[in-house]
Amino acid sequence: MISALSNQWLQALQADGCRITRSRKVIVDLLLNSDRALGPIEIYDLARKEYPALGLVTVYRTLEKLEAMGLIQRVHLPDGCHRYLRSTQGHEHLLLCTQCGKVVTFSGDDFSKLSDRVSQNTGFLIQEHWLQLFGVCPDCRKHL
Amino acid sequence: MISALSNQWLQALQADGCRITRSRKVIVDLLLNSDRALGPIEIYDLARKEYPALGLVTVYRTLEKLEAMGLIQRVHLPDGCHRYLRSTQGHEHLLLCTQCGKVVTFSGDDFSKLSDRVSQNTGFLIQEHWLQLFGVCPDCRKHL
DNA sequence: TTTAAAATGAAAATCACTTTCAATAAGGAT
DNA sequence: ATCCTTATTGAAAGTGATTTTCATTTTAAA
Repeated sequence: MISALSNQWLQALQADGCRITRSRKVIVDLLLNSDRALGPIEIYDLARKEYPALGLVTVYRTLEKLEAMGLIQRVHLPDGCHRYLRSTQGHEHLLLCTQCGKVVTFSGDDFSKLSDRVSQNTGFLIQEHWLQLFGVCPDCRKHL
Repeated sequence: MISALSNQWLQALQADGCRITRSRKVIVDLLLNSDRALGPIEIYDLARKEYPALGLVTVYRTLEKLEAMGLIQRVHLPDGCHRYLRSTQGHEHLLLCTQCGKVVTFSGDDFSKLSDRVSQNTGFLIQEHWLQLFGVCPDCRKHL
């Protein structure tokens, strides 16, 4: 099943001078439809159910390209640091389930006050911030 | 130069049943006096200037122990995910210089409001949060 | 179709980290 | 100070993830 968004990504790749291949279709589709951040090996294993000839190297190369294009973003978790998630529009923060890995985004509070305060106290020029919340999602709460 | 704090850490190690060794002295001293988060290899290279016989394995083992004791904490950066920094008392957030890596901590705003709001909207049970700011420190601002 | 360039997978190489193990060193007991 | 138990050590081998190389295949534009 190739969704509309999937086509959008593939077209974006094409517009960037890339070719549309079966490998890329499968990987894009996985990332687009996952509600969790996925690691390279995880993607490799899942994708091969759909397309067994896929090579791990291609997974790495595709992730690199998709990240460079801003379609996916790398997520840092307490355990793995190389998980990938489809990017959100605008600046969204992440809420991750520590049980199943599900990711939900939420739009941030206004950090300008905090940012100003810290900037004044430290003399830093503040450029960016990361905010991640960790917790247990509704489904996992039931089973725990 | 062995600082007072350095002795404090070494005594804490000893109280935990560890022995005070040259390797540990050198590594503790580095971590205690660094204003940046250091990675294992970085520590290995720096420490060998002081004590060339040091092995990389010992660095890993010492970091593991210091982290388990809560004397140092692991920090995730956009590039490296295995950097270590001396722990702060209480819950402090991090402000990192994107040029030189210097780390400054600041005590957080109260996140309970945000936490409650997100919890209500998502149904998640929220356990923890990470907040990191990135910017340019006063020294690096001069040269840029 | 043809064709040039991009993309591929297999294999080898590299890198960070862990495990194993025999030798060494710390520090309490003497 | 010296002995002795045990923690600690570094070298080397092992592991697992990621990257590089390269000959082959595939894409898509001509």
